[in-house]
Amino acid sequence: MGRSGTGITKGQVVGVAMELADAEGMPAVSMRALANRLQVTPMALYSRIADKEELLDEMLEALLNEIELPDPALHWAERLRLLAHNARAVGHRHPAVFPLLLQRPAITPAAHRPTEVILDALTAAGLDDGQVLRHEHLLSTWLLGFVCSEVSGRFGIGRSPVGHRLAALSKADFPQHKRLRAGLLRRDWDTEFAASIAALLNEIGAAATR
Amino acid sequence: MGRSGTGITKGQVVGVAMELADAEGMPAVSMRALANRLQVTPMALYSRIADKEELLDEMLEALLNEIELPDPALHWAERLRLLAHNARAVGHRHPAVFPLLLQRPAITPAAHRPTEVILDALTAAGLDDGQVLRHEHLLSTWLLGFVCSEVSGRFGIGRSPVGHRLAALSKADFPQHKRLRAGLLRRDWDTEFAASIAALLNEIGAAATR
DNA sequence: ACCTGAACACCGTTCAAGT
DNA sequence: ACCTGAACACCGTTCAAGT
Repeated sequence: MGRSGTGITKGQVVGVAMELADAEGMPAVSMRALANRLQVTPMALYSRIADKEELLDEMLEALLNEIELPDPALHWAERLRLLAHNARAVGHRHPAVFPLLLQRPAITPAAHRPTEVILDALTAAGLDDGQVLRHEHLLSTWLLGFVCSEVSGRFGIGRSPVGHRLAALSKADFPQHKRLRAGLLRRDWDTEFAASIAALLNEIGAAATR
Repeated sequence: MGRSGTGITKGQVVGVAMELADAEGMPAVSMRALANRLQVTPMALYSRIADKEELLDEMLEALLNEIELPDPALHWAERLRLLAHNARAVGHRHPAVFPLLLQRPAITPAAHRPTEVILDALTAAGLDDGQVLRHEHLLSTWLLGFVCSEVSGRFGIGRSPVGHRLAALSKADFPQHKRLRAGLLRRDWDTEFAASIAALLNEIGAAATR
């Protein structure tokens, strides 16, 4: 089942795919490039992996397994805060791979493990079942959206810096952008991330006593 | 500038690209397929559009311009609710194109118009400048994450229905998934979307009086 | 000025042939 | 059983040639 002498394992294929994605981005992750790195014919990969779809699923799985889960003995709010920070750290480590989380359904146990942590913490917070489900959803969606935005350019400068972009907006149509210019120019995503978690934890606390 | 007799316009290229994306998904949107639909050589496109990157940017622009903005005379909470619903509607209309919003920076005025609405509504809600910026960010990130999740499969059944997936989880490691099984099986995204907006509007209201 | 055809350097994947 | 080479049906893009 894999490591027969000269043979290449599925794990190696996925490992090289992750390295390649980290180093050169998702477009560089081709079956042919992978084979090249592994000193093998492209077709040799197809004995370990059915097709490119399965490769992407395996990369997602590897990513999910890298998310460190918080100690269950901690306070529920602290567990949520830690989980969010750990997921974000994995996103920063694998910026090209992380967005796959929002692009394809993850159906393995690895995908459900962080969700279980959130469900458990929200239950401990005192929410009823309906609220637990809704807030799990709110929290994980925000988390994925935030990290994807960070790593894939939405918050980035793109082809023009923020200052330049703001200057291109007319004062008549964008008064708020003009008014908040200073704030828009000096954003700090670490602080913003922490503040958003705090806001969401507040809302959870409020919902628990409603 | 474009429509010289037999000539094809940039707008037509982008329009066909949107149709193709809606009908067959993003992978079907190739320069060659586009040229085919327009009864033209692939290279003829390069006089209207610099390269594929610009094509994707133009598709994003078209998508953003389809988001209907709410009447500024409405109450701030109602404006935010409407904007969120309108953006989601556009996502449902163009499920393959919408995720581009989380994959590339949008730097044109069209991209800033919904943001301006949010900034204005949050200011009207009584938040101070720092809170306006943070909550704009929280709200738009959640919104993009939610709609992307819906249209690109994260909430979907993927290759196995939810019930089947839940059955694969061990009771020992996933007690909350087991406990909340009934709730997980009958989720309704319309309701969930509305409930999450309500929760976020609550948090905004609370922050305003803090 | 605009469009074309041929070409280059890539893709994922199939299939028959070799060891 | 495993790997290979050749091939098929695609990509985005360049460039010289035609009108």
